Amino acid sequence: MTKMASTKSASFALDASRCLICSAKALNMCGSLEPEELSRLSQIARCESFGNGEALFHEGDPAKTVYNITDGAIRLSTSLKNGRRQVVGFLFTGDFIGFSDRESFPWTGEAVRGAKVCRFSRADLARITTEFPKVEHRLLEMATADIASAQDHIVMLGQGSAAEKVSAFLLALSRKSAKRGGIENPVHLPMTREDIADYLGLAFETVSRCFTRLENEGLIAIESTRVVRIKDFEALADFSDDE
Amino acid sequence: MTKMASTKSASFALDASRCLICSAKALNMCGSLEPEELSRLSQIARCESFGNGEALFHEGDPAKTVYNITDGAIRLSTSLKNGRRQVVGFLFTGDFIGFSDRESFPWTGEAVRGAKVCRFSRADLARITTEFPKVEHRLLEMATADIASAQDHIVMLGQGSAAEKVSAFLLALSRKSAKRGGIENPVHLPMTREDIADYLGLAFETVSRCFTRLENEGLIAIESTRVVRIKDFEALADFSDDE
DNA sequence: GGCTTGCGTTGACATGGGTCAAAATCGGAT
DNA sequence: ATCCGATTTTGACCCATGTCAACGCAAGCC
Repeated sequence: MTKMASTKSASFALDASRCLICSAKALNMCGSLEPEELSRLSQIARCESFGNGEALFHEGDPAKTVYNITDGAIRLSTSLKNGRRQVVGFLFTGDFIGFSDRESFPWTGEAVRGAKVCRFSRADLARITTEFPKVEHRLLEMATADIASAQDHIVMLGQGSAAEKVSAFLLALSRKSAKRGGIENPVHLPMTREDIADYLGLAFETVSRCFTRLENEGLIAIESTRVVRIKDFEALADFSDDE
Repeated sequence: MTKMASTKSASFALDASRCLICSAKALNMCGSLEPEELSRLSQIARCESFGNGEALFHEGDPAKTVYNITDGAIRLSTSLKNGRRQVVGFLFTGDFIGFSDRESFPWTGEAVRGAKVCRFSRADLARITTEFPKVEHRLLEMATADIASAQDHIVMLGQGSAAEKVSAFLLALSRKSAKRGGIENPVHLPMTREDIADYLGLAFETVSRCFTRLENEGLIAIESTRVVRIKDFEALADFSDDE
């Protein structure tokens, strides 16, 4: 609840070369552009760093900016009147924040253990998309992936026991990591048990108990609090929608 | 589970005039086009009708087509190994089905009490979008709305009691109906209690009990099983995330 | 009309997971 | 290395909701 920033955020303009060597380029919307087009894009981008728990924006802030995540992880969440919090998504390198038609941000976006982003003004991006239909095409692809990811989240939330949800969550994290070129197996969890709980609609104690139980049953090994090795993908997958 | 079709599906080609007078035009992707462009679109569209419970496509079918809903309601769902079902969304007039990058449909799409759609082949649509960037722009807007709707669903599923979920569901249906030009208040529910339960991650008995309870507390009036009048929007909204 | 069939409601009961509480462990700061 | 607050784990208890079961009701059909 009361997260504090361990690092101050920094912001600086980009030069064209920085875009060219950006490791997240292939994953996000910039990947569709030629070098000379990329330099147009770099002129409107600002690079920012955020420390542990630091907010990029708050629920209700005017949504004048959009972000490409270039490193780390971001948590999108909303707090409800009853004091509880729903984590709507975890976003990683290559993901885009800003698919929304609303005037203000519907979620709070916070760095989970440090993150780097490229920030654009929405108006600048609109100009880019009309100039380069390729970018709009790429954005539609990314929005489509977002829809798939949200729908997977829905299935995770709606069905099954707490242990099923946690299993499905671990498998999804592993898959996502592999998809962006990271390691598949020892799954790294940048977020706390409470974050996971608020993502899955559970109490954090329940999430903790599920980890312990999955370890006792030999499906996973908790190498450290934030590193989990999946010992039996098959069984975990069966478990995740079969119990 | 074993829904049966009360009407046979029919399919026929469109002529340009039918597109021109289509009442759903303003809501879906066709709305961005000029009359002469619309006639290009009408050449690749086929109009289809589906009866009560009839499937447009099944989970796993090759996803070679996309749909514009022109009338009625469609239920997207998946069945899990444990025999349970998750309803991923209800789609209404003006909604688009086909934001997916996968080879095969991840969901089964079925008509809820009858529906009409315009069907396009994915390949034809891809040609249209490259020819008319306006259509791609409009599709991105619609995908953005889809993301917002999926995220609302996530918040509904993750947080709160059964009664909170049902309240939020009723309010969302009412809002959606108003948004597409329908009536806001006596909310019409084309779907069964079981459909609602599978959408909200509840047992259908629980949904039924919540309706009864909300009526007893004076927040709604059940005019008939499928028609609910909201008597106190304010209280229902407070209830929906406050209890 | 009376039957059939699917859908909805209500009741009784069991249990998974929320809540409260306390101890254990981790990790950053000095 | 030590300390201190944050996070995680574990335990005990209880309630909301799932499950099982019976019944009511409305629509369609003969």
